[in-house]
Amino acid sequence: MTAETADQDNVGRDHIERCILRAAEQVFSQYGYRGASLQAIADKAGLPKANILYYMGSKQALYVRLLNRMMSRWNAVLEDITPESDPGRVLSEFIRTKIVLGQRYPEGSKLFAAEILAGAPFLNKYLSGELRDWVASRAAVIRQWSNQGKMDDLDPHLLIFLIWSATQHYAEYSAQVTGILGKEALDEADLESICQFLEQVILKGCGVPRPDASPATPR
Amino acid sequence: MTAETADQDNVGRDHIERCILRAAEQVFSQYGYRGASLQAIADKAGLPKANILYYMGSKQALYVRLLNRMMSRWNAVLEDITPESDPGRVLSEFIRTKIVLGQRYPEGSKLFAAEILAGAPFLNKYLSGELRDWVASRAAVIRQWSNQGKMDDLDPHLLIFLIWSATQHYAEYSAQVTGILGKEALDEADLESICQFLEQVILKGCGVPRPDASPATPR
DNA sequence: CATTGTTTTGACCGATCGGTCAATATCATT
DNA sequence: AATGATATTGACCGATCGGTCAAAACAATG
Repeated sequence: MTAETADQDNVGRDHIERCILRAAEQVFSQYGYRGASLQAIADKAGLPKANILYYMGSKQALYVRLLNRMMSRWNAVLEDITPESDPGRVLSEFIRTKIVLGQRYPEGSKLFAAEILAGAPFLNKYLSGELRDWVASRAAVIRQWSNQGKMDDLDPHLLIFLIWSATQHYAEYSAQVTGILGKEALDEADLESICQFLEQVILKGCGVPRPDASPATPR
Repeated sequence: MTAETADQDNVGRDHIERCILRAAEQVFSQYGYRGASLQAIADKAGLPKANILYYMGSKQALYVRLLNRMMSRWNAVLEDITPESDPGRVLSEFIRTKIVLGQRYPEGSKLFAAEILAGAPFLNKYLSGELRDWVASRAAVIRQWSNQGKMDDLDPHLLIFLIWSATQHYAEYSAQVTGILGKEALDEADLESICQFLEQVILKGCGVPRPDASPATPR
């Protein structure tokens, strides 16, 4: 019914797979794993249902592949955090990056959210394993910032949760946000306002001096 | 398979309905509207499937009834906000109330979240109608607080979104939070820490003086 | 052209979906 | 005990679910 079909038969497997993944991400993110149907994915991809299974093997394999792809997209975030970093710059970049990722991959963000809502049946190992270690290492650095007096003494885990929730909100709750603000969608100016708002409130709330965007205000 | 059956045949319709609503809230919150099945709800309620339909009419009627119940639970929040109120007290109570509601009705919170994720097919009128007005009236008061110098000059809508997202996170993302913190569930002490953290960061971030819990520290 | 390997796809499978219905069971009133 | 209203529930309906399969279409090599 929708566009984005897998026409142009001269293209290779990669293109067809990307087409399927894109359609599947839309359907899974909207209806969750159980609520999504292969038929709906096939229709959106413009392919017969049997073709989806030929390329992806099974509904579950397709789903976990999408989950892994989304996790890898988030991997680059907060990579360059060190005890010597400037908390203002790092947290500010953290906020902006998460907002941008949420806008770039809205379906992927919702897919992840639906998975968590369902109790994370496919991700609980990841959450209590890799992601837990990831958070622990970042939390340790934030703890050092507090000890160095660079910011207030706060629970780093809760700070990370705060930034996660505040930023992901605009991807996962876009239906609510646009409904309340009375907009069709968020434009660039809206996103810039959101980023500045979150930076101002969260950095100030943590006792972090705002990163000086113009270190000497040349001329 | 699970407990919470509708035994005790001497009880009336009300008890059976509550039993069905409770079971349905669990199933819908976990799998979303499309992913949930009446059979699963019936099993969890300990009733035959036909009985669910006898009491609730249809899957959709049952679902919207649950949605409306959850919306009414949130209605009491931020009712007593006035331009003369103390922002610190009001925002602090707002945060605590939302956290408590999320803990009291975790399934209802997830139900709402799943509905928004799906694009709010049953709630878009409510979101752009009643809720929008609700937000607008509260935003107007917050705006007055800013003008009176009681707090920083911030977009009130974004402030409301921030508190919503930060608090609901602990209800809807409980699977992620517990997985990362390595806990089975959040206890009272955890919740108190979360409330204090959010109050401190958000109030400070808004330039709001913290409400003085002990106005004279009598003895 | 013949042959081999890869894609494509309609047809089909048992299971489950939401929903209907009629037969039965229970209950209150006479 | 008889009667009418209300609850209960197994059986069933057409539709759809995830998945299988074999026949057909296609591509590449000899």
